[in-house]
Amino acid sequence: MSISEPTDVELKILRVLWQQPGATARQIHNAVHANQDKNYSTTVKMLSVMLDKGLVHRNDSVRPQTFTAAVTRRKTQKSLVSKLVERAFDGSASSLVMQALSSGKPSKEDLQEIRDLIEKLEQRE
Amino acid sequence: MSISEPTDVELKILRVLWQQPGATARQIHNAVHANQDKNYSTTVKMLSVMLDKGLVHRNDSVRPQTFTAAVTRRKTQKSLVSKLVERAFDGSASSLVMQALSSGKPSKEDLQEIRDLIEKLEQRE
DNA sequence: CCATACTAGCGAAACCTTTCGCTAAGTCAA
DNA sequence: TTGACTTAGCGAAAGGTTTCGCTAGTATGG
Repeated sequence: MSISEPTDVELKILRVLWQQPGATARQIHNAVHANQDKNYSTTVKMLSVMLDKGLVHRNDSVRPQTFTAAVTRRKTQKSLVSKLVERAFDGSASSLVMQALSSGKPSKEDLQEIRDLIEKLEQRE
Repeated sequence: MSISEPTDVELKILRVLWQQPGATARQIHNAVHANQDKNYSTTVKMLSVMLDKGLVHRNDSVRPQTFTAAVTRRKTQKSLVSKLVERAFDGSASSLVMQALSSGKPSKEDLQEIRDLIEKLEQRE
């Protein structure tokens, strides 16, 4: 009974909800389709699909209804990362790390943070 | 005119081709669907779809035809990583790195390699 | 209370990926 | 050359996601 991976649009909606829990369909719609002319009912439909999948919770006791994410940001990120590691990096998380580090432009602070984490990981042995 | 992101099955096929360039449809099929009873024509069809998308090259001058990847492993990985960083980590590559490092189980050698890379990145400033 | 605007729900269309069945073409041993 | 077998090509089915049109319900200002 695992929760399925969020699809593209679903992830966009989740990102809104992580940042703005208890948002209404309208608010979500505006955030996701900022300047595009997508139909509002598309968002409503997606929310109902996501409710069925267990990706969001809905509060019916207020009007308009409000939504919150049913999956945490951390868990979702983790699951997406392991899927990618599995699919494209032959299971090697550190290959992915190398790739991400060299293609992104991490700041000094980022690097320091990563360094600290590595140290902690090395202690763990 | 950018090359589209490989889908799930496409990625499986690419992984075979990266490791075994010039494989035949049959070889690819056997590698991808090792013990599953998927139909061979599925693989053939996927290869034709991928040819249309520009993801593979086909050598018609030999029989049976052979295939090679038209996209490099590195570039594909890079593009998948940036897509994920964009989609789920709000553009922060280092968040992804942190996530990957703490959920995977990197070996001492992995950590050393990453450490070296970080040092190189810090020099670059 | 009524008109207007917004919210909610649903089926189906549109679109994409993956699968397969069927047929044609090519290969090879006898 | 022929029969058996493998490869190649294609349309369409199957399955999933995203989109929309339409209808009904709900709130709200006048």
